[in-house]
Amino acid sequence: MNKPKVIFMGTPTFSVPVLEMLIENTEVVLVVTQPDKEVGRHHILSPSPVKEVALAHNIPVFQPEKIKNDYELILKTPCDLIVTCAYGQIVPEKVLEYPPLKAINVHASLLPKYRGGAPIHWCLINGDEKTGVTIMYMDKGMDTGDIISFQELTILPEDNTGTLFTKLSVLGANLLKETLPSIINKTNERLKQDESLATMAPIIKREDEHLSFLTNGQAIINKIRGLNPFPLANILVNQEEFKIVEANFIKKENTIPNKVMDIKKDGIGIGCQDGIIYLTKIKPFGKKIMTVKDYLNGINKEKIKNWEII
RNA sequence: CGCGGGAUGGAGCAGUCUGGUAGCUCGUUGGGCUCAUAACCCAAAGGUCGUUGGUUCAAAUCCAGCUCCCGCAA
Repeated sequence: MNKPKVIFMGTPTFSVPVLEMLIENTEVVLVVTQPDKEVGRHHILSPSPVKEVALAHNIPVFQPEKIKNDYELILKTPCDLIVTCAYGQIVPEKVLEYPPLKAINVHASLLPKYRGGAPIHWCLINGDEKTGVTIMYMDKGMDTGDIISFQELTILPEDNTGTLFTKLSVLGANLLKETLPSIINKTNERLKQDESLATMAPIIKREDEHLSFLTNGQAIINKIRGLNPFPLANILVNQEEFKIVEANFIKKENTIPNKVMDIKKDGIGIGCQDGIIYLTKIKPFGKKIMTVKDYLNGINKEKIKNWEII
């Protein structure tokens, strides 16, 4: 049998393993990705990771500014199936209905939980014990289509958004590889999502990044993990922004939230609702990420005791 | 020409305003103490102070240009 013709739609690093798997096992006739974006302070125009892979394999790339209005090229490209993975725009129904085998999506959560743009961040912030990837048909809603297959992954205490990104993107690529034959010969499962269990995982907003010490310690640790390595949790110390990269929690009674209660050689202990959070890796304003041990080497420890934390 | 922070031995910093011997906390190496140690004591190595030019008897420090790093905003 001939290799099926596939149009791939994706943008960040997360979607790269899926694309690479498709390149190996199918004929990828077109890659659709977000337009090159001006990145950083000097507004350097940079291609998406997916675009770089596509170009390396000489696959045509299509980068509509608004796919809502600009999708004629897709309808003119013969294909059997559309595969999307973290593309970043809502795809019009006309496009989804165009291929004979329709359009499927690889999503980094166990749907119907965590529909939306930041499923990995939110499952960690909420302290879930497991997550996974789901492959499903696309419909006009946001991650609401019928489920074809899914695979669970246990979240380890040392996992953060970075490690889960890597694990889940590989898991997604492998699961799609297993599931693909059944989709092509139309023997795949097709389950409706249970709307009563649906939750949303919206893109992380600026105010979501702020860390409050008024809650319990485990919630604080979960938030730090969920925002590492991007965009990082932050606090305001004496009016300057500190980003918190890593920390650990020790349960203790009679602690005062937002007060520096203990300074160890490699950790700054800040009180929270039910114990002390020891910051172990931080990014002070204007500096690079460093261990707290390094930070303490260059600063007067008395000043830290008077930190005003917001 | 969007706004701001920064560059000083391997790491993190002070010193710059007010020019005049390169300093602190660590790390590394060697030695000592100890039942033992990531603890303590002693010693040593390690820096053209981001780069180029200017001012000066004298520049990490003052002036001008450039490079790189970081955050915000897009």
